[in-house]
Amino acid sequence: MRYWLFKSEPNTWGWDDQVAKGDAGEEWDGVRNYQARNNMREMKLGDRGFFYHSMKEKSIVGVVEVCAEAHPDSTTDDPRWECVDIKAVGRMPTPVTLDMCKAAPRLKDMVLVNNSRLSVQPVTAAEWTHICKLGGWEGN
DNA sequence: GCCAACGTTGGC
DNA sequence: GCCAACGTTGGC
Repeated sequence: MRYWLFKSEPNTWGWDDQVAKGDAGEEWDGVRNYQARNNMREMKLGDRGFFYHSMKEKSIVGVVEVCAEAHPDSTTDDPRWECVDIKAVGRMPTPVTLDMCKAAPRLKDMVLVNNSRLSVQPVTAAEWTHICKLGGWEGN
């Protein structure tokens, strides 16, 4: 299984919106960036991801799971853009802030720390485990 | 709210 | 195919 990070501005699409969709999940649409799209094409059913709130909060607030692999983005007719569906798995007991990631030596190479503008990012297994520890996430 | 950084667009 | 200009993002 691989790990990812989905970034969103809470005013536009926040964790509560994601949770409200339940197990049906929701398209991660609106991505208009090739790198982010390529990452989504790599995703497989059951892959896990962090849900990150940008702007004011700047923290990882929950864990999501890929529930549909890449398909055309329904919000555009442009065939270049694809997206996956994700569903909420659970809220981070303790949100992991960007500052915490920057302060952790093991996370200094995270895409989130070095290329904060990429909206869909890969996360390594080591980073995943460490962030789960910081956030008090007991699941898998 | 500002501004730096990045990605994309379009003229040449 | 290069590169300047523009728009957007997101940390500060």
